[in-house]
Amino acid sequence: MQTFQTLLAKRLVDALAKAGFPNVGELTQATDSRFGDYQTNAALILGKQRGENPRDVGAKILERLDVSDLSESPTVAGAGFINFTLRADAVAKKAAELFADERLGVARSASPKKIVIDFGSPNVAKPMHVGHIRSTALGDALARIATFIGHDVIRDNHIGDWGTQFGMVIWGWKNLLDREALQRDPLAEIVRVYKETNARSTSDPAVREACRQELVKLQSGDKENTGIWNECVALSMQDFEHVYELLDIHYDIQCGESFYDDRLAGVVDRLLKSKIAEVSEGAVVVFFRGVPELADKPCIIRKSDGGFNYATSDIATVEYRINELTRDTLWYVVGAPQTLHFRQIFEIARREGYKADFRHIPFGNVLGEDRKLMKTRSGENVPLRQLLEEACVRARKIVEEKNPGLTEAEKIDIARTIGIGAVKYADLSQYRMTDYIFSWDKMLALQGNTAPYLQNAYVRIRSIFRKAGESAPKTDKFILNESAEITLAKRLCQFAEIVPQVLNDFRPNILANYLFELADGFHAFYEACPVLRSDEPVRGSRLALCDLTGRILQRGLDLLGIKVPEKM
RNA sequence: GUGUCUGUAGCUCAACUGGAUAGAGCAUCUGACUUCGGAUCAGAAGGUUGGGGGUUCGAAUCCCUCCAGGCACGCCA
Repeated sequence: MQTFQTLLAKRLVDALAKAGFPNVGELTQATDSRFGDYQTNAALILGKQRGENPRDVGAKILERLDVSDLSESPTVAGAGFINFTLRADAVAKKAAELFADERLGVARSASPKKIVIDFGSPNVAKPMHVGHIRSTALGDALARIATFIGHDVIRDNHIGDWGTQFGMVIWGWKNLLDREALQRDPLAEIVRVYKETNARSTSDPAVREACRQELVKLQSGDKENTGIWNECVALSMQDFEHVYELLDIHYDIQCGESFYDDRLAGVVDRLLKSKIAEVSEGAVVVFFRGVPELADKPCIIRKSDGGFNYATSDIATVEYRINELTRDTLWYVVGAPQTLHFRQIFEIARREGYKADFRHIPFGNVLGEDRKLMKTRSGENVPLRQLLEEACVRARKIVEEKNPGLTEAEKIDIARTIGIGAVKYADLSQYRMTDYIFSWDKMLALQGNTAPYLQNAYVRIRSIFRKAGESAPKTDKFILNESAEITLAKRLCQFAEIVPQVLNDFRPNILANYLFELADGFHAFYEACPVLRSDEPVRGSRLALCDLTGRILQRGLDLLGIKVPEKM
């Protein structure tokens, strides 16, 4: 199925060819409803190229442009835009097509990619905290959207399970561990031990040296230390899994840093042999002398003490993903502070001859109401698990207030759908680069651009069908007379145009914004157009509009990783 | 110092690869209810897009410069 945008764009290309013009400009959704539904700037560009009046050029294009089955007569407006207003019957026809389409009009990609998405990436021996919500929710949403569009996606959790912090964890485990506390809350005890060891090692050089020794033993395969490490990883993973379960986010593979450990020496040898890397001050380093922004920012791939660092392991990761996972597209959903690191890694990969499409997808911070990095009162990171549980508790209170008649099981389920949805939506509905201020009241509000508002629009639709005693409409014949009906139907047709746009620059907020406008359009329709009280065939048409709206809300939210309740 | 990101209504945020008179939501003010869930709708008011230059038919968007803030910049990850 083709969208109005692609249909009109094709007609425009034809008209340009017939008029002897080159194919220039673009056809987009109108920037303002005053200008109709779609617009093209082709005449503006041609006018400039040819030194003619753009409005005259526009008139020439219109002579060759046949869109009479889709649009009212297009007009030349303003400086030379050509504007299109869809015909109501064309919209009705398209709505019927959408109605019959499980994909709701969204086309599969003509050139499917083989993508690996690296997102989430918590560290072992540290609890997941609010900072992880962005990478995790964003990466999951991108994975869902890319999959729906038809790409082949592998979700990879690149867990921080190897590195210098394990010297401290192991020393702490041997010297400070409280076994009872470990039984009660394993991760909390590991974290306590890690923190205390960290504090001691900064003040006591002997402890620092002992930690270093433990790390060396671990890395050379010492049995006891490997055992402790295994246990720490397993306990941390259990905690992560609990959070992923709450979030309904799941991975295809979880290849952490340790997975690449035995490849690191080979990476360094190879880069030295190919002269991409060189020895400098005892370390193995890659310089980027030809790249101005990186010229004074070398990348160390082996420390002077012989140890490897995260750059080494990320290079090994690139190699694995391309060669063994046979990926041609690598997405890294990792915070903005690591921008330089990824530029270096991607540059090295290019020098090694890897042709894949590398994308670092950076994002900003979550701030507290005080506009500083979100922390607890005592200055600690806010554990993600605790935050998600609080979201459910707060959502539960709202449900209790609004709809006390629900059963206990329903309340639990709905509170979770709303609470988790609110947290994810607050994140995804904003441009990823801007820091955002975390506010329970705003994200759980029932009005405004929030998950509960969208979920409520869906609930109202379901309520109509419950009242009608029908689970689905009986007709797919759309009769669009009222302006609220036409506006809503046009909005429904735009879903298929919006979804692929998200991946242009990895902006789920575009989809979130669309869904908000859709819900808004539905409410306006709901106000102006009685459904169950109207006579056939209008009643059936309006039920079909409700159904289609509900399905798009549900699917759109699903692409963001958010569920919808039947009641709330 | 170098690089990079951010700066838009009182507040929280949009504006896809440059498009027309910069849009929403909160909050404020005016209206509409024996409502298919008012958990709503209709409307008003609110702006020198941090400042200043430049590029062009056209700039929040691109270039230069300055201001404010964040982050990163060989041996943590």
